[in-house]
Amino acid sequence: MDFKTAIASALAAQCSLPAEELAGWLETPPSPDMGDYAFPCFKLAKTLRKAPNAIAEELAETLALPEGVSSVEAKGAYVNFTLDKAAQAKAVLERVFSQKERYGGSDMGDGRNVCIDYSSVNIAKPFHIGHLPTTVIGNSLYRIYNHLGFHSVGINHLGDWGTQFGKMIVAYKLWGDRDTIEEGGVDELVKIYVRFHQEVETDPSLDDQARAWFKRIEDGDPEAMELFEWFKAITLTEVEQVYDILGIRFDSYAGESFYNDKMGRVVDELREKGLLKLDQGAQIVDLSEYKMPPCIILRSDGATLYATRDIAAALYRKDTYDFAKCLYVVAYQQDLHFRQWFKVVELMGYPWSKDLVHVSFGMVSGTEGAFSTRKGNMVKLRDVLRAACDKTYEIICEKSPDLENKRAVAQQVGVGALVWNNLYNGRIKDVVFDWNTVLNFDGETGPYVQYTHARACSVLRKAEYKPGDVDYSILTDAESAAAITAIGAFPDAVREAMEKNEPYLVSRAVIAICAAFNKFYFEQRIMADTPDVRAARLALTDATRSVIKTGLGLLGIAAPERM
RNA sequence: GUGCCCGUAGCUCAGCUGGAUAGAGCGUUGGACUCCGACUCCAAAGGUCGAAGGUUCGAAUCCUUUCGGGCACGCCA
Repeated sequence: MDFKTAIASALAAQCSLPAEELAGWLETPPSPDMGDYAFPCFKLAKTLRKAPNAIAEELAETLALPEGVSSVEAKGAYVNFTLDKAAQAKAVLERVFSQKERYGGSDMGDGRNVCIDYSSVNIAKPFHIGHLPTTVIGNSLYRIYNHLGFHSVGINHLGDWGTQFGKMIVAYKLWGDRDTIEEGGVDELVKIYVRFHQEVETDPSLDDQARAWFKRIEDGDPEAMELFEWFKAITLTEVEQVYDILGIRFDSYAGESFYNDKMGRVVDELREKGLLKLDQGAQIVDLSEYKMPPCIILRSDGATLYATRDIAAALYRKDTYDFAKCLYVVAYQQDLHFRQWFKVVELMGYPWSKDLVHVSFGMVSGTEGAFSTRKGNMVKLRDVLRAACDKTYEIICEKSPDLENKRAVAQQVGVGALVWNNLYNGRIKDVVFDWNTVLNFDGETGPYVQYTHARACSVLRKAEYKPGDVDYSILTDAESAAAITAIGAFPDAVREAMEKNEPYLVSRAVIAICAAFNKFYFEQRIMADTPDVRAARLALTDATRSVIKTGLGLLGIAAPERM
């Protein structure tokens, strides 16, 4: 039984209210010297018709001391509970040592599948800084769900369909060169694509050719398909290099083209269920009852749309994975689109429509406004990654000249800094890309966390630490207790991060652990002369190291042992 | 015009299922390395929580209105 439950049941015995409800009322006092848990008595005042202060005093006197609690005090309208520090230290640290890298996890997911649609790159388009949020948020959620006993299914819903591929083929046949493209990759594909748009101004017939080529792709013409697949391969090789650097993998690359033959079923089903309506030549689902514009299923020329494809994909994923949840890590611009087609799925009579979640996030813009491939102010992800790694390399050369494999560590730290920046705040915040911010490693950043981890590793290494019996009563000073409290708060943070699909809750929990540990490090000498004291502090150091590593892992960030 | 989101310290943000003196980091100023990694730690300064009403014993948090910003609003994705 944990401390909170113990306190709640002790209170329940006195208040004749369910312990579960009372547990929900418990708060954390504003200052640690007031205690570890606080019970506000305002709500009881009404039913008991007594002053909250009087209730608090009475409770404090009559309450049986819950297990693990050393003191109960009334302060104003609150009953404050102070935990027995040694008991808390024992409970928290033993849990860390027994669960190890699984600390903060659980089996609550029960092996159920969670589909996570993220990154979803466009074929033959550059992988730029704007793709980072969906990529790293999705990756972190992937890890967080797995940690909690779910089975994550990472889906890269490739943007690999549309008339632009007809244009690509025309452009390639006119101005492309196989070797140049093999060598230059996506950049070369973009070049000829841009040229197409320039030349079509003077030669509109190019558009007709493009349409014809796209038709050939649709019909499965061998030559068209070969080129189409080749463009895909070129793009994927390139983005996979970035995924490798970021430590990201996907379970499926089923994208738009994959659902091409699966949309007829959706249209038929919508028609059978009487949801389709002809309006201005297009087939729509009327959503005016739900105060939304109609969801267009078929264009007036009979072609399918984005929503059609997303519905087809959702049905396919439900059939294939029987997901407990299906997350779409997509920028908030598409909020209405998701609300619309989620509603359509609901109207189709699928109760699992409630399991579809749009995990939206803010947009990335430059200091001079929105990024645009056409404007050419787009910042390529590879360039940012390289810059971050280079800067880290310089810092390492300056501060740790003797470190082996500097380049490898520089990559872990540089990339970690970048990933951290995207997972440190609430998703919804817009981000203005700025080199100074991106390359700032001071304060509450990835490198700070990694440094703390490396520092803990260093201490343990020098001490030649071996786990053993610990006298937990040694870890009762303010700094040790604060570190232990922070570590103890980690599991709840992970669970909440999953419930809200907000990885930053993990980041903040990790930062709290680091801050507490660094303070502990400063105030208490770990390598104390007394063996018992040293053993206890080393144990705390080891637990800290372990939880930081786990936390960074959930964010998709490496935890080097030296840096 | 309508809908959704955001507005908290100079800057970037936590806190928002209502609760005790509104918290961090950056930046600024000052301080701490004979000692386990100073990419660290400590301290100071800095706030009408956009504004106005309302609900409440109690509001940054809930409701209404309003101002400012972002996004979206039928055949793109």
